[in-house]
Formats: sequence, C-alpha cells, structure tokens
Amino acid sequence: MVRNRGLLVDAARSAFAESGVEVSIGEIAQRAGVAKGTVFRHFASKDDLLAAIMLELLDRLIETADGLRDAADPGEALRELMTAGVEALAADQAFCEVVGKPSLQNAEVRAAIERFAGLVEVLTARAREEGAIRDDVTGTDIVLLLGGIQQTAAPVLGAHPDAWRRYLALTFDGLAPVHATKLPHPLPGNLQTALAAEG
Amino acid sequence: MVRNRGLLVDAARSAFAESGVEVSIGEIAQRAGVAKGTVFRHFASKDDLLAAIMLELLDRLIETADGLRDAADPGEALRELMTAGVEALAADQAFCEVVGKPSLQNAEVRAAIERFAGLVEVLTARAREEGAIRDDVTGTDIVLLLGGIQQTAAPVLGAHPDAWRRYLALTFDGLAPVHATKLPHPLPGNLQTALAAEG
Amino acid sequence: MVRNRGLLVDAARSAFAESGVEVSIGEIAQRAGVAKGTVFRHFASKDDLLAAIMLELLDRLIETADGLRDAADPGEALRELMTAGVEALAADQAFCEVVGKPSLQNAEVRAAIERFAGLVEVLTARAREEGAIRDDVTGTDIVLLLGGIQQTAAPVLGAHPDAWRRYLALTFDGLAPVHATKLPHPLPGNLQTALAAEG
Amino acid sequence: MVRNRGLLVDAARSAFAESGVEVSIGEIAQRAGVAKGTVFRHFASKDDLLAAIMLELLDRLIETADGLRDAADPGEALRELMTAGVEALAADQAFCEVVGKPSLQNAEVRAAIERFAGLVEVLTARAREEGAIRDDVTGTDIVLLLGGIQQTAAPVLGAHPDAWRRYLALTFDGLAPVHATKLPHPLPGNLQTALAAEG
DNA sequence: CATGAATGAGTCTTCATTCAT
DNA sequence: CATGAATGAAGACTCATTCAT
Repeated sequence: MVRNRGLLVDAARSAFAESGVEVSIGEIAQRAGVAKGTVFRHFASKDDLLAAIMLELLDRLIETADGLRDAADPGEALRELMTAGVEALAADQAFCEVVGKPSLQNAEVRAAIERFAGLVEVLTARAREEGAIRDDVTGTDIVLLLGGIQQTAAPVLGAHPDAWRRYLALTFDGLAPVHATKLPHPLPGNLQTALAAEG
Repeated sequence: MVRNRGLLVDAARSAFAESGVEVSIGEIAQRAGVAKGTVFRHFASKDDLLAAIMLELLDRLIETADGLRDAADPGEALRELMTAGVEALAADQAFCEVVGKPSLQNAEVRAAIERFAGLVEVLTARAREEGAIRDDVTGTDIVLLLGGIQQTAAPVLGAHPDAWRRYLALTFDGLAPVHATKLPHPLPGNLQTALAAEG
Repeated sequence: MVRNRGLLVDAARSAFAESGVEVSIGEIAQRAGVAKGTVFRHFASKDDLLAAIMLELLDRLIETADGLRDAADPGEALRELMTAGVEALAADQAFCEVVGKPSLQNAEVRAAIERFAGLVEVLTARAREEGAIRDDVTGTDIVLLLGGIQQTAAPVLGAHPDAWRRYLALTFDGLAPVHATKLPHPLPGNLQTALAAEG
Repeated sequence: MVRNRGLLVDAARSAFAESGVEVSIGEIAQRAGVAKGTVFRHFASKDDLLAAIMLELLDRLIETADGLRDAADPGEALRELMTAGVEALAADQAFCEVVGKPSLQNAEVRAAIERFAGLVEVLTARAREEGAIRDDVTGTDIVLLLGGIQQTAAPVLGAHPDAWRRYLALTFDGLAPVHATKLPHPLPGNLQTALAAEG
C-alpha cells in the first residue's frame, strides 16, 4: 500500500540520517514496522531506496535555492543557501556520505546535484557581481564547501550540535571580497566536469 | 621475512588509502601477494594493522609540526603545517575516516592525535599572538579544519588531485585577522573536551 | 517455516548429541538440508542454538524429577531419576560437555541446572531420611555422579550402548546405607557453592 | 638437541594437563621457549606429541600397577592403584579426554592402555578371589571407573581439589562384596573387545 | 500486496602444518 | 638442527536479495 511506502520512507530517512548509508535494510524495515521483503517491493535495491531519500533532501535544497534566486541581497541569499545546505548535511549522516563520494551516487542523484549546482552557480554569480563575495569563487566551490564545512564540525557534532555555524561563518569570511590574492587551482565552472572521473 | 612485511605494509597503506578502512583483509593480502593468514602473522587484527598505518601518518605529521615549532614566521609555519595535514588526508581515504570517527581510534591513535593537536595548539597560539591569524581561532579549530578542507576537495580529487590547495587557500584567507566579526559558538580549547560526550 | 525449524532443531540435536558442542554450524546446516545462514535466522548464535537444545534436555529432566517428588518409594524414585539423568547424558555428547564445563553454560542453562539440582536435593533428602541411601550423601553428590557414571561407560558406549546401566547399579550399591565408614571431603550442600571459585 | 626435546615435553605436559588436548601448538612452543617449527622437528604431528605425553602417564601407571602385583593385601593394592589412576586423571585434563574418547587414541596409546588394563585385570582378579571385592566386577570395570570417578569430581575440582577422593571412596564401597544383586550388562573381560567399535 | 524464510557470498580470525633460510 | 614466516582450510557470523506462501 501507499501507507507502507510512507512508513518505509520515514524509517529510511531517520535510519540513514542517524547511521549513514551502511545501515542495514533489516534495521530500516524494523523501524518501519514492515518485513524486509516489503522494502524490496517498493524499492528494487538498497541503492534505490537510498537514492529516493537523498532526492528528497536534494529537492528541498533545490527548492530553497530556487526561492532565493531573486532575493534582494544576493550575498545574504548565498549565505542563507549555504546555511540550509550545511544544516541539511549536519542533520543527515548518509547525505554527507553520498554527496562526498561520487561512487555512491546514481544517475538521478547526480542529476539532482547538477540541478542544485546550477542554481548555486546562479546565486554565486549574482553575489559575485554585486561584490558580496570575491570574484574568483565559483558555484562549484560553494557546492563543495558545504560538505567541507559540515565535515569540519562533524567530529564535535555530538557535543556541539551547532558547531557547523562557526565554520560556516569562518568560511564565509574567507569568501569575502577583501582578499587580495587569487585562489589557486581553479576548477571548471561545471560541477559535473569537475567531478569527471579519473582525470 | 622483513621484505614480506614491507610488501604487506605497502599493500595495506595503498589499499587503505584508496579504499578506506572497510577494505578487506583479503584485498590487502592479495595486493601484497601473500595469503590471508600472513596478514595476521604480522598484525594481530585488522584494527592493529590499520592503527599501525595510521600511526605512520600521524607520526610524520607530528614530526612536521615539531619542526615548525620555532619557525621564524609563525603564520607561514601554521600554513605549512595545515598544508602537510590536508595533503596527508587527501592522499588517504582511511586516514580521513579514522580521524573523523572517534570510534575507529584505538588508544595509541587517540594519543597520537592528541599529541598532534597539542602541537597545533602551540603553533596556533604563536600565530595568533603574532597577529598572523585572527584572535578568535583556536588550535581545535585548525585541527578540525584540516578534515573539512580535505572533504571540500574530496569529490573532485579524482579529476583534480590538487584541488585541496584551493580550499586551503580559501580557508586560510578566512583565518586572516582582517575580519571584524567574532566567530560564533566557540569550542573548548582542548580537542578531547570538544569531542567529549556522544550527544 | 516451522518445518524447517523443526528440521534444524532435529539436525542440531543429533549433531550435538553425536559430535559434541564443537560440531560446526555448517555440519548442522547440511544435516538439516538448509544453508548456513538459515541457522542464524532461527538462532542468533551457535551458543543460543546449543542452549536451546540443552534446555530441552534439562526441562525434560526437571519434569521427570518433579514427577518423582512425591513418589511412594523415595529410594526407587531417586534411582529412577538417576536413570533418566544418566540415560540423557549417555545419549548426548554435548549435554555431557555442557553440564561438565561451567564455561559452556549461559544464564538460562545455568538456571535450569540449578533448578534440577534443587529437585535432586529434595529427592535425595527424602531418600536419605527414609534410610534408602546412606546419610552422608547429598544432592550435590548425586548430580555430580550422573556425569561420572556416564563417563565410566563412555568409552564402551559404541559397542555397549547400555553399559551405563551397569555402572549406575554399581554406584547405587555404593549409596546403600550398609556402608559403615563416612565419605571423606564433604562438599557444601549447594551445587553452585560447590562449583564456585576457579581455583 | 636433546635439551630442547626435554623443554618441549615439559611444556607440553603442563599445557596439556592444564588446558586439555585443544591447547595450541603455539602455546606449547611458547611455554617451551622454542619456535613452533621445533615442535614438528621432534614430533611429526600434534597427535604424536600428545601421544608421547600420554604414554609417559600411562607408563607411570603401568609401573605402579606392576609394583602392586604381588602386594600382601590385594584389596588394598587395588585401592591404591585406583587412587593412583584417578589422581593422575584429576591432575591432567588431556589425559582424561584421551582415555575417555577412543577416537583420540593412536595405536601406541591404545596398546599402553591395554597393557595397563591387563595388569588391572590381574589385580582385580586377586582382589576378587580374596573376597575383597564383589565377584561380578572385572578389570575392565575398574579401568572404566577411573575415568568416571574423575569425571564425577571434575566440575568441582577448581574449588575442591581433593573431591575425587570422596567419589573414589563411594565407588569402592560399591565394589564391596556386601552387595547381593548382580550387576547387569556384564562387559567382555578384555577391554579392547569391550571398546570394539560400532557394535 | 506483504511476509519473512532462505540463500550464499563475503568478513575476520585461528591454527596445524610446511619449508626456505 | 632451529627458526618463524607462510600457507590455506576451517569456523562463526552478517546482510542484501530472492521467492514461495
């Protein structure tokens, strides 16, 4: 039924968030109060289930980015988006692992990340043009930084759940247009190109 | 013999570096060209082997930090240390996982991390006092940032092995004393204290 | 299904009985005609499986002991109980090993043994008071003797499956109240106390 | 060298005695202060080493039995022999396991047991003819009883190292010629015949 | 549709035994 | 002769996935 799918998705969401991608199907099924077989009725494989959950998170983030597209203050908008991004990562162990490891991403997830990256690129460009951030920073940088900020705080998140805000602030200071030297090793503008394997 | 142990450690080093802590003993043995049992001749358990490899890396880092202790330019010294730290992380998947997840650390590894953190604290203090970095940044921040910088670059490391240098530069700019606002959510000075308490 | 569990328990029962506690899960699975994983579906660990089988035997023995509690002839009742006990041991290698080695006993098994020992104590006391057995024999002695009688016959059990009856008879003669000298080295009345302390 | 063999045998003796036949070759080698390979230089297999140690024990027992052959009091002689036998068993875990489980016996051990059994048969016959013990008891019974008596006390040997004397006394009372009823299930006079497998 | 039993490949680890040095 | 490194066959246990009911 459709209700079971809902329970399943809820359970998977919390299980992946708390325990990461390695959480077992059995654990998820148990949390949902269904049998393991039911999981595979709704999702062809564990990877599919994971992808579905990750897509939810990505879609929410895409929506947020979309809503900030025409914000009055592009610098502030970018900061809000980054806040939302890091917050989402800090709240979900599996999300961190998936966005940080391309090998865990399937086609749909990759497409959603690309979509998100495109919006980030737009917001970043606006902020850059307004002089809110330095002009050698790209959208790809911003997307990558989200995972980095979360990771910085990760080891202390148990004791300091808000620590990521500290490192977001620090990173944002690094993005400020006050810095004279150019950043080295610029990446290609497109995230997919930057990810392009083995090269 | 000693040669086999060398092969084994080499194999383990590269296997852990490429695939992370979950790489199987079988894979390591195969890379080394030995039987599985041979691995357990040299290291009592997989954890012991992992710890040995991690301690190599940590010891090298500690040595580097120690050598920079009395450097003429404390700001530059800190940057060099961070470079060495991120480079080590970027080159080793397992190292990232171990330093980021206290549950993977055995007593020796934990002690080495603590020792390293102590040296970072010293270098950070000097840089702070010299005005090379802003005065609301602690050694704990620096240690945590290493993992964050690596993580930022991680998704593109396959295609751009030096990408971490870009994000190290960006982070270092964020540490510059030009920033007026204080960082929120300060952590306790001691890393162990910051890590304390699972919740 | 339930049939498979039956097959599994049957297989485990006979495998443990014939080969002792060291029989492999693979052997049991093969006898049951299932895969190894199936064993772990039904029992969380080998110890759990062993405990389940052992508890069956102990429960049957406890039931027997309980049924003999108010028997008209306490001497005969004790003999019947000992017969049941030795017979159970003679038929099951693993049972012998488990009751003889406290380290193989989990909490439930230990509790069942204690319960059985309590009943034996009662029956022994009655027999003693009736003058059916000598008055320096305790329930602890009787419990211990069961394993001893089995062990006496063990080496010839292959060729003489009933040999234990011979040594039960001999032992029972030794328990008769006709003997003038007291038994040396009396043990504490309680079995757990007698077992206490590894040294 | 011959000295190494001595160290090895000493180590094996104590290791087998304390831990039983399952003690590892590594443990024995370590106790002896030699390398594992050395064990196999002196003994072709673990079974051979075990057999050598067991033969020592059996030879000592055979000697004891031989010395009691012409004792003035045949009943007392038998009791002394049984005391020596049970004491040897109680002091050696592996010895118990080997004599109790024909499958652990190699040809030499079996021969020594047979030799011992022959002597016991002689002592038993004398005691029987003197009326020191009941006349339906055979040497085979006596040999088998040794293991049984040890086993009776085994579970409490940790806390009560002399407990076996209690059960030896009890058993000896059972052997007394005061008992009217014949023992059931007589075994063939020869131990090897009684052991004869699968019959 | 849902169940949960069954599968089987894969993991770490132990240990008797062999053999090059 | 002694060493101890190497082997490889087991063993217990886990888990994604399949499928009969």
